[in-house]
Amino acid sequence: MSRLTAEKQSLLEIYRRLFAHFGPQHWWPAEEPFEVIVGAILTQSTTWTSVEKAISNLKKAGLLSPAALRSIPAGKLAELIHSCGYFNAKAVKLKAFAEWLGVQYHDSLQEMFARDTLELRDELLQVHGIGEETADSILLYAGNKPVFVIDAYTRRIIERTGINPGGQKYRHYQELFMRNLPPDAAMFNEYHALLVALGKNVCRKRNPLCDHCCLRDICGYASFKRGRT
DNA sequence: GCCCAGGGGGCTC
DNA sequence: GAGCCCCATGGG
Repeated sequence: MSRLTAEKQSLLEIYRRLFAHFGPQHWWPAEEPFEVIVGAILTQSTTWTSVEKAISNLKKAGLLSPAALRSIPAGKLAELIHSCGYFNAKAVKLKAFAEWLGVQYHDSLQEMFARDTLELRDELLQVHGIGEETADSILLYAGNKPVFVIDAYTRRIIERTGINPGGQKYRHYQELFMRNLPPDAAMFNEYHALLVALGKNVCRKRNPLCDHCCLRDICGYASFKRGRT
């Protein structure tokens, strides 16, 4: 079997098992795209439960629009998003995105997502506070674009399965999924959410062995027992 | 009380 | 381009 075929089979099998084990994750199923983008920025390096409190505060304060985010002082915004950590930095990031959206797309996400996906990704990466994972989360979860999102859990899980992405960069992991899977936004959405579900449960950095992991027989079992991360 | 968890920016060499 | 530090909270 060719390497490509073996990779493809493995990635499909992982998806199949995660779905069978955890079921559908219902990530951002019917949210407003702008709210999804705000969530994607706020969830950087923090848990979703912390983000939910912050989003709720923003909603109550009527701040879930680009114009409102531009108007509020960064300090006041930081207070409202206190629960999700790095609040001063994230307040600046939210305002930077709102500013950019106004200038480039007249606050229209519809106009923004009408852009060519790869070109839009490059543009998003130029916005302060938006790196590769956040840009891809925006494209997939707010724009419904078939872009695979890579996070620390994804890297760790792939590493443990022994699949070789051909490098350690974000793009290596992303290309691994995208060259092997059909460009299906709904599936990419579900797959990433399932990897996070597994990561939160067993594939922690310092958890050497996934005794209860549904992928345990296809992970490098012995190497984890020795404490490799 | 302490250790751990998730992304991105900015600086240095 | 790699390595390092900073940004701060919440959960176990």
